[in-house]
Formats: sequence, structure tokens, C-alpha cells
Amino acid sequence: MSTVTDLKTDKYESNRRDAIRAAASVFAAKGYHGASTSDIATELGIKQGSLYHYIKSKEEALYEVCILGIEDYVSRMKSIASSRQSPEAKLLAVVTSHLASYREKNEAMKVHNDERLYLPKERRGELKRLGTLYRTLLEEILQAGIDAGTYRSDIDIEFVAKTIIGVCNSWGHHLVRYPDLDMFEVVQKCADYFVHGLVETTS
Amino acid sequence: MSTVTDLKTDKYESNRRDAIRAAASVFAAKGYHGASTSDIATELGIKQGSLYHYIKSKEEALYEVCILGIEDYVSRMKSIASSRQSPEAKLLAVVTSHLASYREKNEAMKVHNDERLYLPKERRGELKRLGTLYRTLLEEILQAGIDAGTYRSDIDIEFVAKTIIGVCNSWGHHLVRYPDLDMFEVVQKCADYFVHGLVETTS
DNA sequence: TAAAATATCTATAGACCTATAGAATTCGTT
DNA sequence: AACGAATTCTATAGGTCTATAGATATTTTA
Repeated sequence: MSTVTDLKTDKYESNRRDAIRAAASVFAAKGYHGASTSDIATELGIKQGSLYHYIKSKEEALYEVCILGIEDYVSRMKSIASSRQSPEAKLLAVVTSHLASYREKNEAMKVHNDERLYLPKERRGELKRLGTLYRTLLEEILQAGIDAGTYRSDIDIEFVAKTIIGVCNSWGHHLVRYPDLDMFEVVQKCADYFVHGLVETTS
Repeated sequence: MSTVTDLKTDKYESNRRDAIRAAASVFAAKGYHGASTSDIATELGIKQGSLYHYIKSKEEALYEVCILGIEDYVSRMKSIASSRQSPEAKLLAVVTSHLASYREKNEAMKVHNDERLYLPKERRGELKRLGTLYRTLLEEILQAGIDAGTYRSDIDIEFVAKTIIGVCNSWGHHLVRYPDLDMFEVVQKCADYFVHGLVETTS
């Protein structure tokens, strides 16, 4: 009977995840305020009122979408950071992972970046914690690269980390809007130009 | 009497510009759909209905804000592009100009970037034209840098141009959110890291 | 200062939106 | 098949929003 209960729970949770994903899709397309709970329900194939069986409020749906959008992206960063590769390899992996997140669950990532500020401050604590954690781990990779003599010792680590994140988000948006874009080409060029710069080297 | 008429017109136009600026401020803070015409009117110090003396619709206000946000930013690009500096100097000027636009009329710039897609396609033609013009001029600067032997000849110009614009917008958002950020420091670091890259050069 | 023009106000129609309550239906178990 | 639980539906209260119409106030002009 515990099995029975678990099955039921699983089904509910599965439906709930579908609802969150539908919300992600609609929020990504129309923005949080531009989207209605009716839009989300239609995307799911149910009626507006039925949606509230799975979410407590529209705002809660936004929160769940944001969490969905950032959580496994952070957990991938964790595993990259704690791996035993060189800093350069880690950096490449980070960019790949970041852009891959856009490609795979692109709507939720986009919503996290574009709409999370519409959540009340009280609800942004966890999101902020995850975002800061992400940046801190990235900064540690850069620092390791400096310590290893690979990267210039005079760079502003926090600045570079924020810039990398900004570039990834910018290209992430392109990836979402233009499905034909080749992600690996984007990754490779980002890494190349960022690491080596634009100047002609006469080496 | 033509003078008189002009004065009246000028006053109306001046009030109208104030209304557009108020809309920019409110749209930047709450998003297009999250903001109400009542918010805009309150910002202006008039009542909601009175706003319609100056705008035909909320959507028209968004359009005007977007135009305001991009037009002189493009015109500055034009004058940089047609100046007689080196490609590198032009690139630095472009980044400076881009970020300065955020600092000066930050709300309208932000709205242009974040909310213009909520305009119906029919209304985005002029915005798109200006945006493409901007990127094309930037690409020409990069091409000139390659031709002059300054930049690597193997770079993907369109990709680099889009990346530069993305970085500028990303830091532009930071500049808007954190007024204490030193813009010139941001410009200098962007240019440095982007042009020279992160790798330690043993020259 | 009186008339004309401009600007703002009040009030509201009509649309849409969120969240809830209770009825109807479908599903899973025995 | 029959019961209970889970799911979905219908209907709606209560709120907000845009845009308009007509009244009032302010400014400009003669």
C-alpha cells in the first residue's frame, strides 16, 4: 500500500512538473505579466481553474519555473568545478554546460534570467544563493587558471566571471530564438575569442 | 503667428516627451505588461485618463520609448564609424558610447532591449532596421581592423559583433542596477580582455 | 478682460484576470 | 461492478486595466 500511495504521489508530481513546464513555455513567450493562467492551462490542455489543483498561485508557478531553470545548471557547475580537469578544460565545460542548459530546458532558463526580478524579494533568497554559488565556483576556476600560470595574473576575476556569464546568457537567448544555430560552434568561438582575444598574434 | 503656433506645438511636444520618459521609467522598473497607464500618469503627476492627451495607446508609448532608446545610440555609432580613427580606437569608442547610452537614458535603452519584442511585428520594422544598421557598422569596423592586420583574419565577424553587443548590453544592465559602478572601468576592462584575451602572453 | 484653445479631471464601459467553491467526471482498487 | 480518491469542469466574485466621453479648469490670444 505504500507502493500505491507512492504511485499516486508520483502521478500528481509528474502532472505538476508538466504544469511547471507549461508555465515556463508560456512565461518565456509572453513574459510573466503578459501571460495569463488561462494561457498556461490551454498549453496543458486543461481549463484555467483546474490549474490551481497543481499550483497555489501564478507567482508560485514563476518561482518553480525559476528554480527549474537554474538548479541543474548549478549542479552541473558543481560537478565540473570538483572534477580533476585543467582550469581551461573546466572553463570550456562551463560554457558548454551553460549553453546546453538553454538548449535543453531553454524556456525555464530564459524565464529565470528575464523574469525572476518580478518575484517578491522574500522569494528570491534561494535563487540568489544559487546564482552567487555559480559565480563563486566560476571565479575559483579562473583563480586556479591564474595560479597555474595559464591566465594573466592582472585580470579582475569577478569582472571576468560576470562577463562570461553575460556572454553565455546573451548567446543563450540567440540559441533559444534561432533553433538552427549550432551550439558547439558557438561554444568553440566563445572560448576561442575570449581566451585568445582578437589581436593577431605573431607567434 | 507662426511663432505662436510653434510655441504651442513645442510645449505640447515637450510635455509629450516627458510622458514618454515617464513611460520609459515605469516600463524599465515593472516591465511593459507589469506597468499600467495609471503608473505612468502617477509618475508624471497627472491622472490616468489625462495621459491619453499625449499618447494614443499604451502600445504607442512602448514604441516611442524604444525609438528613444535606440535612435541616438545609432546616430553616435554612425559618427564613430565615419570618423577617421583607427579601427581599435573606433571599437573603444563604440563600447564607450554603448555603455554611456545606458548611463544617460538608461531606462529607455533597457526597455528597448527587454520589451521591444512585445510590440507587434508590424511595428518593429524601424527598430529592426536601426538595430541591423548598428551591427553592420560594427562589422565594418571589425573588417577594417582585419584588413589593417590588427585583428586575426580568421574571426567570424558577425559572431564577434553580436558578442560585443551582448557584452555591452549585459554590462549595461549592471550599470543600470548598480549606479555606483564606474563606467569607464567597465569599458576599459571589456576592451582589454576582449582584445587581448585571458591568456598570459610571454611577450 | 472675454473668447478660444489647451490641458486636466471625473466617471465609466467593457474587457480581462486571479483565485475559489462546488459539481461532475474519470481513475484505481477491491 | 462499486466505492473512494483524484482530477477536471463550470461558474463566479472581486479586482484591475485600457480607452473614451464629457465636464472643468487653466493658459493663450486678441
